[in-house]
Amino acid sequence: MADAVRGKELHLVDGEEAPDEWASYLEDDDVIYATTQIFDALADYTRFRILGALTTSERSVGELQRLCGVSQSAISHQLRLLRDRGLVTMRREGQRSIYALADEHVATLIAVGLEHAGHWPE
Amino acid sequence: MADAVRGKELHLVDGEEAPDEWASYLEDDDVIYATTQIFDALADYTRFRILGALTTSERSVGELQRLCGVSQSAISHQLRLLRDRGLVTMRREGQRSIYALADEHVATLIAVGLEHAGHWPE
DNA sequence: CAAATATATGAACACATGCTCATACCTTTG
DNA sequence: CAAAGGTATGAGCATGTGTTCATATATTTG
Repeated sequence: MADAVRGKELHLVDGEEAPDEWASYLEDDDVIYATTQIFDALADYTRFRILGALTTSERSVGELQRLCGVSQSAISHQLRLLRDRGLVTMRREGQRSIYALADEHVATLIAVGLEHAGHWPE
Repeated sequence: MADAVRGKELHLVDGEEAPDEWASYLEDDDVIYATTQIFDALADYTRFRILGALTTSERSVGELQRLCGVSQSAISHQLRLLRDRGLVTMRREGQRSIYALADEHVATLIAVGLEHAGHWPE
């Protein structure tokens, strides 16, 4: 959906902590699209509850099913999406699949969103 | 800004606020729903570009139309949604409607999202 | 008031989304 | 290997969503 790479050098230096110029990302369609995909993953009630449950610890599909109160199939489908979007990782452990948040970015977004919704005007 | 937001105590920079226990919000269905509604507002390409444009300054519908490259009607419909969700405010100025971000929460979410998408693994 | 400019809104439509159902797959155990 | 527990996936369906089109409303100007 987003255009192919545009010539802009948004990552000035790979190695070091260039100041995070988030404003410059607003000119990069690919970054914008990627951002909406992440927000979209967080925008569904079931998915958000799954991710919320994973902030505490990694969990199996069965655990998530119980915690979120939806069918096994529904959980599995949503986990598939979250995995495809890169928000969670999965590993096998015997018969079970254990899911975990992919990195701290996800927890940060959840925290910021929750906190701001908790204080939201009106 | 994003660094100030990472971790659990998100507003300590401001001074006096009690530590924000975002984890407790995970038990409040209303807060969860409100959060998903905010993320949902940020999850559409057009809406995100509108909000992104508003991080620079307030703008009229016509400006947003040019900046986002979609029809006047589409912009107007999306602005309606953003207004209903409380992410933007509007004021009349002559024939024009001037829209602005409702508060810093919105800019923060955009910044965090963009920054993390920019660094997203893969 | 008529015309022009700027924005808003309802209806309709094409497409996306999230669920269920049925079933297949994978792993351990007997 | 068969059976059972645990998970994944495709199809189908009902509902939601973003856009366009046509038209309505609002505001300034002649």
